[in-house]
Amino acid sequence: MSGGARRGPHPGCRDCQTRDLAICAALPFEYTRDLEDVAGEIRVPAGTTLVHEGAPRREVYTLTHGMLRRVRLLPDGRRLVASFLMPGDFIGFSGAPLYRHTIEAITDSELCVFSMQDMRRLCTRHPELESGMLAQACTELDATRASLMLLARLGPAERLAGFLVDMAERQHRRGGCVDHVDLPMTRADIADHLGLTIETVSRSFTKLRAAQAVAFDDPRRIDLVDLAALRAAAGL
Amino acid sequence: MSGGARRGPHPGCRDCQTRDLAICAALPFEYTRDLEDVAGEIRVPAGTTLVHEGAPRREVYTLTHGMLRRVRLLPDGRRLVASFLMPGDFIGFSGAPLYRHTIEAITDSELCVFSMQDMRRLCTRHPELESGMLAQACTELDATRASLMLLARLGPAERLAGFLVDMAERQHRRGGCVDHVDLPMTRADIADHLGLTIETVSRSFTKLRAAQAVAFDDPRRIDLVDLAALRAAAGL
DNA sequence: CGTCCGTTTGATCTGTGTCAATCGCTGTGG
DNA sequence: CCACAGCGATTGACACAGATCAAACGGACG
Repeated sequence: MSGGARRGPHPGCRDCQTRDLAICAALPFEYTRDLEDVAGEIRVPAGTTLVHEGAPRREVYTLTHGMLRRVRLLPDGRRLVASFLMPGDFIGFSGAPLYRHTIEAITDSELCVFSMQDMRRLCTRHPELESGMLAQACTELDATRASLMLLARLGPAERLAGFLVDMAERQHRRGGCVDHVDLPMTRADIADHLGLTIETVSRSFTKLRAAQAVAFDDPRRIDLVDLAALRAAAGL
Repeated sequence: MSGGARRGPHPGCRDCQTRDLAICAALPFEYTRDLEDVAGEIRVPAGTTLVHEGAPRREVYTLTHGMLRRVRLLPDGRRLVASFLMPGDFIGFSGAPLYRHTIEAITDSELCVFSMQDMRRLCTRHPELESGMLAQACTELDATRASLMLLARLGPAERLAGFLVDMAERQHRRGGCVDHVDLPMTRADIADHLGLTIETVSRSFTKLRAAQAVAFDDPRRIDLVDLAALRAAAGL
């Protein structure tokens, strides 16, 4: 599946729920207009592709609604889900001229689009924006480095615990409740994110459940019963 | 081992070999003085620690000579070497108020130091510098994301191949020869970087040697005989 | 009601970790 | 000068965690 993405005019920042989470917040409110002038809107239906690995990188995005996955494939079919993107996340921190990852919608999603050219112009005009982008890039770097420990040195259940805590905290920042997580992605996505197989992910869920650390009926809505235990298991 | 680091006055950017690799290059040459005014120099002997995980983050650094490792430890002793740092690399892309990693010298090393306060001031005065830092942060993010694939989905020999290619390319950019790599770190460091054990790292070296992809007598100086094969093995 | 897809659970197999021994180099002290 | 201790790297034997193969379950949807 690909295509599917529909472009439209930007709806305006006025009642954007996501603004204060995104780099847009770095721009003082009185300059909001400058952003709106160059922004567009994209809607990406669930299961379709926003950008393809290897395609020239001409635009950057801020996710406003929905969830995306950042995917890399090896020739033999092995798959990595480098990250899951949530509202407020910026897509475009890269030095490469081509996209290094395919980005696919897990749920119906909406994004603000900017051409890189426009964004560069905006940054030179408003240094606060560039400095906000640097700060956000640093935060993303922190998060990515944390995943390294997860993948390199933690066991399956520990990886899953770390993943759940991370997702919970990110959803919390977006107004969710700390003690449960919504997982719109499949077990396969989680497996490819944690460097495991679906079977091992599933077994790790049952293990955490047996340890009274989590509880769930719907496999996509997990209650974090013992957050402290999960954090400890993940080495946090 | 810790302490050991000696501070001194900055020697000046005039004949710095590393300048064009580092963020310093983002500052037009005529403003070099502004950098020198606030910079200091630190020498860190091999085996000693530059910064401790958990300590307050007050300074940022640019490595000018030597090699460092960025380390994270779990309570039970498991260790991750998140990255190896080479001349020109910047230390300080993080949003956290505390260091997330301990940084230790593998060989005798020298760095330029800046207080974060001074660096912030410099950035507001010279937006080109901030934009250069953003670019470098993006590059580091690209590299870190590449490690994710390595750790999540590649087998031991593939990880090692990817590591060797990466090190070779970075040394090449610093004036080295593409077809061999210097590895001043131990097998344990490599293992903790690749999420393996020393034994598996060693076996992977012999495997790559048997496959005619590399050759070496000294285990710390590796000839990359078949660079194409190494790149292919790493999924590049 | 039946099919399909995602998830869970079970049985087996394999690759990597673990444990252990050896080799080679370096530096030290007799 | 040589013997020896210590450390890093390599190699071998074995065990076990997680992958693979296979089957069953449950909800969504036609």
